[in-house]
Amino acid sequence: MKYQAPRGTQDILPEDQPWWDYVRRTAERLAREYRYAQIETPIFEDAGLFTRLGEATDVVSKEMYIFKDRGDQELALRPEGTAPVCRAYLEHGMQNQPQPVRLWYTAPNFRYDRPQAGRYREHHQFGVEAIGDDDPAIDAEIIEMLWRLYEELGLRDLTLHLNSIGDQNCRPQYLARLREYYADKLDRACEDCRGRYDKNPLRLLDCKNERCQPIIAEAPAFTDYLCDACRDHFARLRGHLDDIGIAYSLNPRLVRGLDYYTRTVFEIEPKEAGGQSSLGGGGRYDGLIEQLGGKPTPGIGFGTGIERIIINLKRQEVPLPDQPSLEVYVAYQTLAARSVAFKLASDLRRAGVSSVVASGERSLKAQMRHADSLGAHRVAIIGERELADGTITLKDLREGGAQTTVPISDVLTHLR
RNA sequence: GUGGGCGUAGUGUAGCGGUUAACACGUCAGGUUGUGGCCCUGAAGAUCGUGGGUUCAAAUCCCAUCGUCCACCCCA
Repeated sequence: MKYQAPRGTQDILPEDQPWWDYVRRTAERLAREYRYAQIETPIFEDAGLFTRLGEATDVVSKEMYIFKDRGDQELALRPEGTAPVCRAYLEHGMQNQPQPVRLWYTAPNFRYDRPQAGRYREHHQFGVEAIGDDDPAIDAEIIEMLWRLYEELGLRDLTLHLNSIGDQNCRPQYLARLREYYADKLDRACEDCRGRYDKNPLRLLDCKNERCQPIIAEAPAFTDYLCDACRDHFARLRGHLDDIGIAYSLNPRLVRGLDYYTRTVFEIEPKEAGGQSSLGGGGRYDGLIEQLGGKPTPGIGFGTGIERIIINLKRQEVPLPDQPSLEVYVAYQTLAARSVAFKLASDLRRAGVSSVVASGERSLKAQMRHADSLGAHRVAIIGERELADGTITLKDLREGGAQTTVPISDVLTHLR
């Protein structure tokens, strides 16, 4: 085989579209319910938009698709959704709209990673951002929306992990405390963690290496070192979640993959998690807009992977809503009837009735088989008699094959 | 980026050194004179992922490469 889809990418075939459709429709419906407005940003951006945000993160430093265009511009295929939306917020002066600005999108993301189940080089995310308001009620709203999405879709046994990782005020103190704690334990930690200790100490907390687990278990939790403002923010967020009955699990080890997060971080995963556990997550990024050259502006959002949602829907055997079937298959018996059949199908479609005409020169029997395998509800048959009489025979493939012959002009009323 | 499993018609599999690579599903065509779903018959469809090598002989052994799956890493 000469060509195939590039590594880590996949064709979304017709048989999978109902799943995609189900997820996208549910997400859009929810976004509208919460009055979020849709936004679409380019599939590639100036590479700097991402590189300046996350030198220390793998997503940016190791997994970005970077290329130069013919004009020598350094561009990157979008690795994540938040930065482009913030760029658009600034570029279009959205700070002049009522705050917060609530936005949603579904878009492909690209990461040059080694593919495995649930992890692809191109994957799709439904994401939501609320920019310009630091009220913890917005945090709760965002978390609720993500939770509701899974709920509406019919996913069960999910856990919401929640944490706060402070802000510029309290993070330095906490990191100092964390380093202090780790200082005499580094020789027992894994190699990666020795690097993290200097470069990105917060990441010490989500190390998966077994030898680090006992150290992490005893490590100081950020939530015990939050400044007053962050502590209050976090407490109010939890209060809101309690009010609307959303259960969460406080997880002091949750830190997230992008470095721009502040205060609230959250992640939702299925109980029986495999290698690629996280279904979606997000957090607050109160410093991001400023980093991109705007005035200090708070923001919060989530992203959730559509492929992973679908994997879990299938695994949990969530039933899909019924798919509309072909309403009328138009069969004809002689070549003379062909043009009448063709026109009938055309007229039916214009009246909003899905229909397909038989093609080629198959026998009536073959056409019937064809109609059946297409899942047609009814067959309209135009044989010699019908052609002579100006009628058609309607056969219902479902109700035991009952059929009637009616004037062709009355077809629509009989389809009802 | 690291380690491992796998790669045979559209799909799922069998064959694992020796004549025309098999089966199921699917597709297409038939099963007498205008009709589906079951059944029967037939046909099309595979340079056995690709490229090298070993051998008188390779889908079967070896190497490389690409892809895929799993674990790690990371993350959605």
